[in-house]
Amino acid sequence: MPAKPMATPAAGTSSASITNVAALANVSTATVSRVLSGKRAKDDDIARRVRAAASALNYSVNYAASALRSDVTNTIGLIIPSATESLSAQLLDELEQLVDVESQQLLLGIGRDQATQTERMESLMARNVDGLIIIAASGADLAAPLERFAQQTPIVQVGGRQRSFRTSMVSIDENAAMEMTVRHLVSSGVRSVAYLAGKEVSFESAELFAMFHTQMRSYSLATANDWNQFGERTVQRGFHCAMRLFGYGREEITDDFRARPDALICCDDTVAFGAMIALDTIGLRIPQDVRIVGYGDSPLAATTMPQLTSLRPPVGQIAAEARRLIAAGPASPAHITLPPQLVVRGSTTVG
Amino acid sequence: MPAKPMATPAAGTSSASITNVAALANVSTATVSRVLSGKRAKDDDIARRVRAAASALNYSVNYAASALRSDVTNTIGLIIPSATESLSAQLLDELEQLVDVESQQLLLGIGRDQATQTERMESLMARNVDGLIIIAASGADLAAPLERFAQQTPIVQVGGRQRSFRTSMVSIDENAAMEMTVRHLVSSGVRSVAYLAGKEVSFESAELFAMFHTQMRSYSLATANDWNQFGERTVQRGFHCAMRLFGYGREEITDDFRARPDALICCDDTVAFGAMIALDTIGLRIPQDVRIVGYGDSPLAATTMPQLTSLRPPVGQIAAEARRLIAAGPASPAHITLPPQLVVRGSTTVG
DNA sequence: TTGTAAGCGTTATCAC
DNA sequence: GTGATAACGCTTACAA
Repeated sequence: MPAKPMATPAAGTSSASITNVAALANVSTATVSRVLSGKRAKDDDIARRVRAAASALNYSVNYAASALRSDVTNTIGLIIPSATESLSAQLLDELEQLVDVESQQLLLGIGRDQATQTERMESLMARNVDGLIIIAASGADLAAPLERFAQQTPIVQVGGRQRSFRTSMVSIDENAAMEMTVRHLVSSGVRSVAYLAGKEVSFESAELFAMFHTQMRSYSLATANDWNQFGERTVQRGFHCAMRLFGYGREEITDDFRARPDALICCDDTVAFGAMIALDTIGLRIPQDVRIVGYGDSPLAATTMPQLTSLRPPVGQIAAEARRLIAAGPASPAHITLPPQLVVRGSTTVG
Repeated sequence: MPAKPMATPAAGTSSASITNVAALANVSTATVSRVLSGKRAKDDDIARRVRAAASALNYSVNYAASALRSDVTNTIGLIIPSATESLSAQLLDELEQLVDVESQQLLLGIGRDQATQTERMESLMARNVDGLIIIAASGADLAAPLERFAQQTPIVQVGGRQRSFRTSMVSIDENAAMEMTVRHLVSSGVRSVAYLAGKEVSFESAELFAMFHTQMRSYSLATANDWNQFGERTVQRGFHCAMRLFGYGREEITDDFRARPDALICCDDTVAFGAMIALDTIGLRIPQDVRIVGYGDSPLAATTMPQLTSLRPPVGQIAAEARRLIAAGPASPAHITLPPQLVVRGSTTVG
């Protein structure tokens, strides 16, 4: 059975090109392109022949050639401050799964500051990514490059404060988070609450702090100025704060009940871990004497004793929305806010 | 001043192509290509003119066209089990910095099992990555695809056991890790040690377990079969193990000194955290009564009290070696082993 | 050293 | 709906 001219460049190696497939299927390269890219509805004999030939030759499109001609790279750019940061890592995992479904791939840029992130944006744009997803570094002002590139490709900003009418934004509804946290505590009998806030980008923290006080008032809960404070997201900080708040031990708590909160809201699981250690040291029981809520639902939250109630960022939804907004194109920017999920565990419920 | 024909497509937008630059600099596109890609040594007037024109037009090469013609994509593929896994995340951060220096970019694939990882390898290879770096998922056997693709592009495997003569491998010298850990403990007066090993891929753990015993013998240290065990890498596990080992409290320790180890080697920082909590609960002091060493140098290790001595994986070196091996091409596979760094903190030293 | 021109593999356009 | 053909923007023989 003599092969047609040009039919086979060692069938099985990956170096087959569209002309080989076309020759083997006895159609033109144009038809092959149309069939394989789904631009041709029918599933007739021709379509089957093309697909058969393609798989026989182990053919896959040359992305470079395709991108050159069609300006579609099937590549999504993702810029994050660091892969070791929890939200970024989770988003990476979720996004990778989603984009793979559409046989797209993630091109990664990592930058901890404004300058580096801007540079990465430029690099990725130079590669003609089909979309850009960005978690801005803490304190970075990316307004200018965002504005500039938004005209060329859809951009989705995840979290952060900087609003732009050209780029989309998907963020966590921190106010809802605070509301559901307080509501949960109230429903389990809490009367007074302390808040160990995060200190970083001040505006965001300040807003949350205000929301905390709003919730305190609306549920008629007690709090005190010197209970609440801004600070780092470390175990150490949680430990010190809890020691300061509860340091006198159990006996004295009963003497002066109102001088101590019966619940602690922490800006981060790590802070909660520290507080748990401190309470354990002091001899106060969780949740009987003090209830604790963390933030982030770190993997370690399920391994403490008791397990830590925590707010889980809606990363799956964030990824899905980001994906959707990019598919929608640069013309229709939207701002979306998603509430986290309160994962209730032993640190706020008895039994 | 009439522009030369073809000179400017709205100078400033990014749609400038090499022909525009050539026209503006009054040279051929070939020369522009040579100058900008560094294939032309001299820094004469021509070179300057070309660079000036390029920057005036805000020109950057079209990667798709470049890749199509030259088969170099300036793209490195990276496959990891999950971005939320510590080693993967750190490697991501380190690699991204390194490849950026050569204006390459990372194309990411994430897969937790053999099937997914194999599929991601195929996707990335289909994109003609210039190299592939892989952290194999626990228990995944990638021998077949590795062997297959190693002929087309340089591949570096990070960690793991599967050896191949076609692919390079960079891994952590766990035996050296065990050796330096024990040596450090000995130098601080420890006489008996318990080892809380990791349980996963059994072969690796078993080898380390053997190395532990070798070190015990060579330093004449005491250990007991029921002190050491395999298990999960969780806080909970560390807590339970330590309670089991030390549960009787301080008084009894002094009664039956040799029945308790005076140091704990943990397969993971999380296990060490759990053990620290347990010891605190029991009333034993770290490091005076028990010394503890973790593994992984997690960010939390520096926030415990006392801070945790831990082994830091040589991620920076791993990234650099991987990068180098990929630059070297597929023809020269090498197997490299790098020792971790022992970060000594308060959990093993007084003061 | 420089310019000319031929591709790289694909998709879009245009006839049919 | 299909096939011929012209781009897409770049790199690299080859010729000058």
